[in-house]
Amino acid sequence: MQPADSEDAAPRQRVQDEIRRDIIFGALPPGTRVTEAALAAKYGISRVPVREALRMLEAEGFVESKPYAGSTVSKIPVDDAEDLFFVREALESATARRAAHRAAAQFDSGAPSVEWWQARKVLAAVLDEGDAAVAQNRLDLLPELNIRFHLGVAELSGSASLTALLRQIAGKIEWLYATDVDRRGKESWSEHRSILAAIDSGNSANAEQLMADHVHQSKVGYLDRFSVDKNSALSPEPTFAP
Amino acid sequence: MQPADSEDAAPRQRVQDEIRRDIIFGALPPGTRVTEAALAAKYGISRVPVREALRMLEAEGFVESKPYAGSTVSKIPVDDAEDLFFVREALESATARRAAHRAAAQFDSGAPSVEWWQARKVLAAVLDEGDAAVAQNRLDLLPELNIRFHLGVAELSGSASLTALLRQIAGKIEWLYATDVDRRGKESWSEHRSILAAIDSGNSANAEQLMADHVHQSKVGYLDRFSVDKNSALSPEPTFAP
DNA sequence: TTGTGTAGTTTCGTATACAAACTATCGTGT
DNA sequence: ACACGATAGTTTGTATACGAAACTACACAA
Repeated sequence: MQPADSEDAAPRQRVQDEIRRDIIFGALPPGTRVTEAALAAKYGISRVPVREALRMLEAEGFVESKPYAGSTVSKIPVDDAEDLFFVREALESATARRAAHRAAAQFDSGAPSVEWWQARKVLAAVLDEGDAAVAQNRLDLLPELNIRFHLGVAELSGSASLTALLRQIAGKIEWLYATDVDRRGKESWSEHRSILAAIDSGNSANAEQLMADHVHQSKVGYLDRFSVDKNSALSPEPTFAP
Repeated sequence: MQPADSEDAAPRQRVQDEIRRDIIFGALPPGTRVTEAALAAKYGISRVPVREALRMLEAEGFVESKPYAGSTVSKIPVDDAEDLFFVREALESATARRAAHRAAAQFDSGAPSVEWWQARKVLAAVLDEGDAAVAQNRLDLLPELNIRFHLGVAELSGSASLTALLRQIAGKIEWLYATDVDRRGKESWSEHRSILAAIDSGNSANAEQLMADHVHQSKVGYLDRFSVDKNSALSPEPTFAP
């Protein structure tokens, strides 16, 4: 029963999450210079934990640091988005496939394992929370819920490594998602339920395809919005043609 | 003309690289408890930069930290290796394809760009260095050269994002590679030249295939060596059957 | 305009101190 | 003998202060 959110956690973890949120939701626009002293003052802590938080965010790709020159918020990876979506498609297709495979195995072997059932329950709750958020037009809640869904599927896949890899790019996924949530948020969210249904049914091929399409649609929507014109030359996956 | 290696760089960067090396090459076996005080004493610096280095290594997945309980070297991702190779296959197939595509574009448009030529020259040097290392049986040099080759291909692809993503898992790739270098190192290295040749020729399909096979062979070799018996249940890619 | 020098700012590292939380050891009770 | 809990020791997490090092920006001269 961990807090899951940052409430009274350790200062370093807290400010790290806060800064990341500020970056993701635009309070700290790309290119902004962030100084240790200012952050320390803002969050009422000393500079040491701020430095460590910045090192973590640097490794996550949210800020860029030059020795003795300080840190700046990374540029939104607009032109890199295509690559990110490409990797994500490969990664998440795999998690969906394995999750479906594992779900079938769980039901075949009589009693589902405790941790599987736990993860499955969490996923159901996330889905309900998201539906409620959509119903109340609280689209600002979707970015985090979206990440929790996709990480939940990864958990369900049983692969610690796939989960870890997805977690590594989860922040940037959320970042991109937040910039596009008012356009494709509702539609995108509704696709989650059918993905989970396919996983539950144990149809791994179907789950994989649905997840691939889901990510692909996010990609198309994003690239369309920011009108990146290079999608004709290098599109890596002609998953389906009209 | 940056140092490229850690010689008189900033202490934090230096110890970060040192600790990572010690982990990769087995001086710090998985499960080892690393205390800040000990590291600070060993490298002759204070605790603050040590802590920052540990935070970076934590984000890279080399150490795991629990609040107030310290850091331990992560377990070798033997059981996760399969997933890592899977992602790598997707990632590096893409870099090879794009690198070939870009190479063709460079030659088509008369004069190659300066940075492309630079990257291409570095890659040639790495290849020669590796051949020399193989000739002198200095297999211990191969892990780093291997990473430099693959990152070099990513550079050549021109995609900053693919490069960044590959860099994120580069450390773990090197870790796995180092455990297997005496078995498959020479054979694996010889494949690099043909990959680069395919890229140079501009044959993107061929380059992609060769890279995919190259990574796939690494995967098979690794899983075979450590005789992971679960490859029957969850093998993600039945690429070819005997 | 271009180059250079200087002042100011910020990061980086050190040292010290103390509170908080974990780990391991040792006893006690059943 | 074994499980359980208190306790001491260790380690981390944070605060604070200070100095050195390096980058940035601005002014000035050729």
